[in-house]
Amino acid sequence: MPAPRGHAPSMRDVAQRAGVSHQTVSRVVNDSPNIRSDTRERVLQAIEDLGYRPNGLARALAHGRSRRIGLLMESSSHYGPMNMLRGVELAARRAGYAATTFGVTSPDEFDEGIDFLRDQRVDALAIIAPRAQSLESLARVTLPQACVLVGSMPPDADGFGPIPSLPRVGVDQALGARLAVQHLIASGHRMIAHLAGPADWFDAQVRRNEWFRTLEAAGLETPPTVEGDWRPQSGYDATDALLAIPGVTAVFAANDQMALGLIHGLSDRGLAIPGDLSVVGFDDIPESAHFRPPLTTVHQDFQAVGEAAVDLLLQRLGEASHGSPQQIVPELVVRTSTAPA
Amino acid sequence: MPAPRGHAPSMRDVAQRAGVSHQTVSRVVNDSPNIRSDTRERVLQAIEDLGYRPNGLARALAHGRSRRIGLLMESSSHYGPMNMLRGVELAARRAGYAATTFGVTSPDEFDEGIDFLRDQRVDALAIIAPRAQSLESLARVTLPQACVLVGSMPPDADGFGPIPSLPRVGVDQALGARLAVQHLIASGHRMIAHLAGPADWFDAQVRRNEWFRTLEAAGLETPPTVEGDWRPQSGYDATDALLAIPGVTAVFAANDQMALGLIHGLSDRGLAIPGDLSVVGFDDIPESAHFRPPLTTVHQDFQAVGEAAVDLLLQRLGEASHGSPQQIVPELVVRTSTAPA
DNA sequence: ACGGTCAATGTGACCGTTAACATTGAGCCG
DNA sequence: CGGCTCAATGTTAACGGTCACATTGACCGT
Repeated sequence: MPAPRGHAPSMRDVAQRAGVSHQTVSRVVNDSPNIRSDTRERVLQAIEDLGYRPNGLARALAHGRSRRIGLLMESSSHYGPMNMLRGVELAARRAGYAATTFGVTSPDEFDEGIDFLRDQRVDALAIIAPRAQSLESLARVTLPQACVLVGSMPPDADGFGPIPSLPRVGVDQALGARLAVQHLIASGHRMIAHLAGPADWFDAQVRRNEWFRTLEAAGLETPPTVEGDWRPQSGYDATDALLAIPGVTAVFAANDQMALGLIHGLSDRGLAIPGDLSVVGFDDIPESAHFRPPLTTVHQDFQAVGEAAVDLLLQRLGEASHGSPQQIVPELVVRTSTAPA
Repeated sequence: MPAPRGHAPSMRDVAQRAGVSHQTVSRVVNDSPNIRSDTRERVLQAIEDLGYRPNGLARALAHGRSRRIGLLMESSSHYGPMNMLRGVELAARRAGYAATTFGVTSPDEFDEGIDFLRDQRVDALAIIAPRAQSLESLARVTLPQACVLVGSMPPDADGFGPIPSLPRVGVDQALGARLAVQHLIASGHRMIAHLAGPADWFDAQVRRNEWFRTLEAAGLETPPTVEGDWRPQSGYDATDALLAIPGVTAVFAANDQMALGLIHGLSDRGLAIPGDLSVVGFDDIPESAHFRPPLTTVHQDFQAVGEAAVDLLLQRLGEASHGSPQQIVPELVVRTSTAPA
C-alpha cells in the first residue's frame, strides 16, 4: 500500500499511469464489457499500484444515486426502536446500502432531520417515529418517494393515521396484544388489568385498544388502565393502582420492563407471581426468560421488521424485492409468570 | 412548497431566477459578507420560491469535507456496543455531523467496512470493536488520520494492544471492576468468584484481570473463573460451577445479564440473595434496579463515551474541542444484591 | 480631475465521477 | 477491394457545488 501523498489518487491518476483515458478506467472499475483483457490488466495493475479507490461522493453526484438510505429516528434507548434501528441498518447493508442515521430527541427536530438527509441525497428514507407527535411534524413536510415508516403501525385496523399515504412496516401489535390477553382469558382469568405505555406512543395505543376489544369480545369487564412510561420504575409505581382494581387476577403490561417493575412491586408487597397475580409482558427482551419468575410475553422479530422495511424501499427504488410481508407476526412466549386463575 | 419538476432546483436555477450569478447565490447561502442586502433579499426569495436546498454531495465533493463521520461497529445487540453507537451518533449530530453506520457481523467484514466508509469520504471514523479478533483485522488496514476506537480499552494499563497508535476512548473498565470487587471485600467477603465474559472481548479481559489483581492485592484467594457469553442463559448455566467453589460467598459477574441468569439459577436452587450469596453486576442496565433483588452493579455512562469520542475526532479534524477526558469514570451503584458476608 | 481602494459581483476552472457521443481500426461480405 | 459492422477506446459535457481571480463602480484624498 503506497503512502498517500497529498490527495487520494483519482481516476485520472490511474488513467495516466496505465496510459489510457479516464473513461477506460471507469469502464474497468464498473466492469463493463468490451475491454480488451490486456488493457483491463494494465488498468487493474495501476489501480493496485496507486491504491486507488473510487470516490463515492463523486460517483453519487454524477450517477444520481448515493447507495445510502437515511434513517431518521426518534432517538430513545427503548428496546423496540433501538432494535429496529439495528434491523434496518443490517438489512440495508446486506442490500449494499449504508445507513446514514439522524437521531432526534424531540419531535421538532424531525423537519431538520428530513432536510438534512434530503440534502445528503440519500436514496431512500426509513423513519422510526413511535409517537403520534412525531408523525404530525412529518405531515407538514414533503417526503421523498422512497420512504417508509418503520414500526409506527396505525392505532386502528382500518389504516387510520396522520399520514395515510406513507407505507409502513412493523410487527402486528394488535395481534400481539390479542395473543397476550387471550392467553390470560384461556387461563380462566376474568378480571384482567392493563398497565399501558405512554398514550402518545402508537404501540401503546394499539396494545391498549386491542386489550380493550379482546376483553369486550369475551364479555369481560374492562377496568381502568394505569399508564406508565415504559420504564421499570413506572411499573413499580403502578403496583398499588393495579391492586386497587377489585378482583384483579392478571395484568397485561405493555412491555417487559414495566412488567418487571410491577413484579418487583408485587413481591415487595408479599404477593406471589403467578400465585396471586399473573403477569404478561410485551417485547421479549433477552432478560425476560430469566426474570423471577420467567416472564410470559410477546416476542417481536425486529430483524424481520428491518428486512421488510429495506425490502419495501428497494422495491420503491426499482430494485429487486423479496416480497417481504409488511406486517410481521408476533409470537406468544409462555413462561411461568402466568398460571390458571 | 412548489412541486419539484424533474430535478431538484440547483444553484444555477436560483441564480437565474434572482438575476444574479451562481456565485452570488453561493455567497448568500454561506452567508459570506459583502452582499448588498437587497441582493440577498432577492436571492433568498428565489430560494424560497424554488424550494432550493444545497446539495450536500456536491458541496462535499468540492469542499473536501462531507460533515459525516463513519461509524464502524461489530454489530451485536449487546447493551454496551448498542449504547455507544447511540452515544456517538447523538454527539456527532450535536456537533453538526451525521453518522454513516456500517455494521458488521463478523470480523472479516471490517476491511470491507473501512473501505466502504473511506470510499464514502467520511471525515472521521469511529470504530466500535469490542473483541480482540476485530482489532486484528484492523491492524492490516490503513486507517484515516481522524480515527478513534470507542470502548475497546486496552486489556492492560500500560496501553498494550494490537494497534497502539490508535487513540481510544471508553469507560475505565479496570476501575469499574475494582470498585465492584472492593465493595465485596469491604463487605467482609473472603472468597469472591468471577463470572467472566467471553475471553475474546476486551472488556471481559480487563474486568477479569482487575478482579484477579484486586483479590491478590487484598491477599485473598483467586478461585478459577467461569466463562459466560454475556447472555442471561450463560449466567444461569454457570450456577453450579460457581457454587462448586468451596467457601464462595460472593460473585462478581462481568455484566448484569449474566448476573440476572445467575440469580435465577441460585433461586432455583433455593438459595437466597444476598443471604447465601452476594452478586455484583456490571453495566447498570435499566432493568437492574428492579431485579429481585435489585442488583448492585457498576454504572457506565455511554453517552459520555460518545461525547468523548466525537470530541476527540473533532480535535483531530481541527475543530474546537471540549477537552473531554478519554477515560470515563464508572460508578458503583449499591443496591440489595450484596450484603455483609 | 484622477489614480487608488474597496465593496459587490461575475467568470472560469476544478472536485472526481458517469453518460452520451465521436473516433478508430479490424474483420467481413459481396 | 470498398463499404459496413462492431469492438475498443477517446472526447466532451454534465452533476452541483466551491475557489481564485477578474471586473465593475462608487467613494476618497490630493
